[in-house]
Amino acid sequence: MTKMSKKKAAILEAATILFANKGFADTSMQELSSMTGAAEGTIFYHFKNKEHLLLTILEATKVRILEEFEAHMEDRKFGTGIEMMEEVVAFYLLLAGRMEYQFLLLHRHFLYQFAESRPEFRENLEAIYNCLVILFEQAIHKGLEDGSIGDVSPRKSALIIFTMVDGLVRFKNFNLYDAGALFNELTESIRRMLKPN
Amino acid sequence: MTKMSKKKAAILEAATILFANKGFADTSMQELSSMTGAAEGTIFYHFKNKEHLLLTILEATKVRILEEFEAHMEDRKFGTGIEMMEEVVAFYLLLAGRMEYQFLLLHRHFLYQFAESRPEFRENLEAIYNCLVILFEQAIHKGLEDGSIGDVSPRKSALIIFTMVDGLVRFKNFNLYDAGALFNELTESIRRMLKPN
DNA sequence: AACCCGACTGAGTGCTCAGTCGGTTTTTAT
DNA sequence: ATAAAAACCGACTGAGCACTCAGTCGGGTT
Repeated sequence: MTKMSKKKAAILEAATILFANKGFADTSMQELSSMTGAAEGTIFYHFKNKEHLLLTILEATKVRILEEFEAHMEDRKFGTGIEMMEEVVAFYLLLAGRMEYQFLLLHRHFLYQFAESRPEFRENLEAIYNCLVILFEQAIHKGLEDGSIGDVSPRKSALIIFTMVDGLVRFKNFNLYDAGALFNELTESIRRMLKPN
Repeated sequence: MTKMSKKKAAILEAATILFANKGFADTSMQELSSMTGAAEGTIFYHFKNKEHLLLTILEATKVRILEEFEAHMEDRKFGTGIEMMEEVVAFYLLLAGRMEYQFLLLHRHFLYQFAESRPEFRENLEAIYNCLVILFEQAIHKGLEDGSIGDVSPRKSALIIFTMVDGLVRFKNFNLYDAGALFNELTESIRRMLKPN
């Protein structure tokens, strides 16, 4: 992260929280201004419009997630494929807690609406999802080789597991059930799903 | 459904699609008016405000989903618990296709924001989710008795399976992957997850 | 001292929006 | 046939919105 004016950083931080909690359309620049102490004009000095502000946040989120996973996976040796899978899932859940607002943002529908017409949005979203799905897929491949995972389609199973993990995080954010209590059950379910024989 | 004026029905139908596709804040009454041929005044004659229109749609969605499941489950005998589970999952996916816009709407975040401050919204959402989770739970209980399902916690597994199924439907709606192709894999995964031994 | 420049300001602008209202048409009941 | 009720209309309103712009300010550089 190159150095950045205090105000600009404050705007990015507050906007992340507001967009995640209230949505894009329901967040006004006035609100953002009073929350950060920056004048409205300052926001438009740093970001040419509201949409560009959102894009900047999405880009930062992508960079952060890819970096975190890269750093975590680097020079780490996994015994078996199934162990790697459990490790990746656990780290995903950990990260979803640490980057609560960014993950909340990633679950908001308006991002995917932008993605339909703006390639810049779609590219960032795809980069994030690909990074994750590919990690799941690698774990399955490894497991198929060392015998710790039974006969499954790597790509498809990776996607299924991704929807499980991601769905649980989303559920937790929606506050309808105590989804946090299901993290252990999730790991257990995945293990059973992939068990050989 | 008691009889209802043509215009009112048209407004409800168009609003469901617009709220599902574009969101609540991004759908204007002007748009809704021109799409239905009903004057703006007419919309407010039938619904006291925009929020009440959304609530009416949510209520109709709840009623429809509960009715569909009740009708489907009625006087149907399932051989085993695992068969019942597969049946419920398959019907959920079928219904998500038939009621595409309502399910899309159920995945939009703004509903859950309303739910945080308006009990009427929360009650409808809980009714829908409870209906589904309870069906999954019943299938697991049945499977535990007849031995077609291995030793798992019924409530927790029901929630996990629900997040899987619901997550896949949501993924399909987001258009990032061809999630529709994963329906078979989903059933297979659930079977492995619940298999005894 | 003169200058320059990036960061910042906040009143102003034009526009869109949810919701209103006075009136007209259509349906229903008698 | 008639009156009452229900459905419908669309111009209007005021609030809130994203975004603009002319100008201030402080810390380098020459």
